[in-house]
Parts: sequence; structure tokens; C-alpha cells
Amino acid sequence: MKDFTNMLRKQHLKATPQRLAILTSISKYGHINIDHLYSEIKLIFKSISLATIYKNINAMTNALILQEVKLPSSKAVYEITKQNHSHLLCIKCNKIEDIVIDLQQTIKIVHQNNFEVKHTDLILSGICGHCA
Amino acid sequence: MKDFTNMLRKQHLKATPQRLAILTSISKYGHINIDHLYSEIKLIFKSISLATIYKNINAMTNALILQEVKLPSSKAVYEITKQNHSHLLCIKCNKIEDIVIDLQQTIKIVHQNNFEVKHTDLILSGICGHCA
DNA sequence: CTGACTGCAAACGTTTTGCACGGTA
DNA sequence: TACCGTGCAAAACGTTTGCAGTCAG
Repeated sequence: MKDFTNMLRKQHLKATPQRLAILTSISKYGHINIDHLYSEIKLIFKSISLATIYKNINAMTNALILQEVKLPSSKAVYEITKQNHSHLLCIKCNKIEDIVIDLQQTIKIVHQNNFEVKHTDLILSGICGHCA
Repeated sequence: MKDFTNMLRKQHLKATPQRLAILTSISKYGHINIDHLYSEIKLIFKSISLATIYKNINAMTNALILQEVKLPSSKAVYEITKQNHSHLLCIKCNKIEDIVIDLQQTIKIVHQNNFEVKHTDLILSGICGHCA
């Protein structure tokens, strides 16, 4: 259980009910796109505006509370910022799973090629165990 | 030197001068976004429409002649389809470089976790040799 | 109490579509 | 010659902005 209120205050963002609902929803689904998030939040705040969703996603992404994940063949999804990790994307059921993969060997090889890696984005697309 | 005319015909697409110019331009820059491509092609075809650029990019991407690369913090770029590879993205000069990295070890580990990898997308962001 | 946030509507930028004309095969 | 592709304009779509009212700190 995360203390979203504190996460927000540390970044000098107000802990509004809308923001807490957004964070709770993202946390529940792990990864969520704007449309899905909007329909989820509307269940709680019937009058929430899509503009509010966007403003908050942007504010919290800039504050590094959230992270955007650009997927190869669909809309970007958002997740709560955590340890750097890779993503498994099932091309059948579209489920996204986090996976921690050690890329140190790869980073080392690239470094020998005169490139200093600061961040990695790895998406492995394929068939998940459930769909196989 | 590639035979773009044949590449197109094999996919039952007509080899129009506009398409050949698009492919030549992408080939020249390696990776290019829509806006840059549009301004490049306009130098040759002053009256080309942005709609034509989009239609052709979509047609050729669907025909697997082109591939879209979604970048973490900027617009997608397009490249001629080639052997599966990863990308080095310099966060200073924004240059993109192709790099062939062997991910078999990673794929094997993931496979043991009951996930069959079909495709990988890896972007390594950092500082290139020139900007260091 | 004050500045930040919300919700609405309008604006904006990007991408797609419909249609008449033109060019490839 | 028959279609596919082009170019233009309009439409559709996703996202951002401005503003008046509201709320968290």
C-alpha cells in the first residue's frame, strides 16, 4: 500500500481526490492508457473532465511520479514510477507485465562503443503463458 | 544501393516518384520523422501534400517496407525495414544510431518464465561519443 | 486566505478521409 | 484502359489552453 498523498506533497503537488483516484486506478491496473483511465475515474467522479486527466497525467509525469510507456502498436500507457524494468507485451491479449532484466552486459558492450547509457527501454513482444 | 522500385512492386504498391523520393530520403537519413520528411520531399515535389506523405508512410509500413520507431521523448521516426536491431539515442544531439545487440540470453530467460518472444524493441538512451 | 486545481468550452496540432484528377503498369 | 495514387479541402481525432469557480494547505 502506497501513500500517494505523501508522494504528491513531496513533489509540491496538492493531493486532490481526483489525483488520488488516478493513482489508485493506475496502481490497480499496473499499466493503463488515457481512455481506460478516464472511464475508470468517471465511475467515481461522474463529472471529471478529460482535461483534468491530461493535466494530472502531465503534472505527475513531470514530477516523475508517473512514467509513460510507449508501446509498439497501441496507445501509450502510464505506470507508477518504480525501479527501472522492462516490459513483456502479449500480442494476443495485450496484457503488459513488468520484468526486471539485467542489461549490464549489454550496457557494457555499448559503452565500449563509446556510448554512455543513461536509460534503457526494452519491450519484449510475444505470447504470454496464458495465451500459448 | 537498394532497388526501391522492386521493393514496392513485390508488395503490390506502385513505384511512384513520390514514393521513391520518400524511400530515398529515409535511406539518406537513416531515421526521419514526418515533419522532416515532408520538408525534404517538398524540396523535390513542391506541391506534395502532407496527406500523401501520411498515406504512403502508412501503406509502406503496412507492407513492412518501413518500420516505425517510437522514441521516449519525441515524435516517432521511420526507417527502412532491416535486420532486427536496437537503437542508441543520444539525449544531447538526438542522433539515432542502429546497433545489433544479441538478446538471445535475455529471450531465453524470459522463455523460461513462460513467455515466447516474437519481437524486441530496445532503445538505449544516453550520451554519444561525439557529445561526451 | 491564497494559490493551485477542476471542469467546461474553445483552440490547437496531427492524422485521416472523400473526392476529382492524373499517372503507373 | 483500369486502377491506384496524388493533392486539395474538410473532417476527425487527441491533446492543450483559458477562464471562472472551487478547494487543499
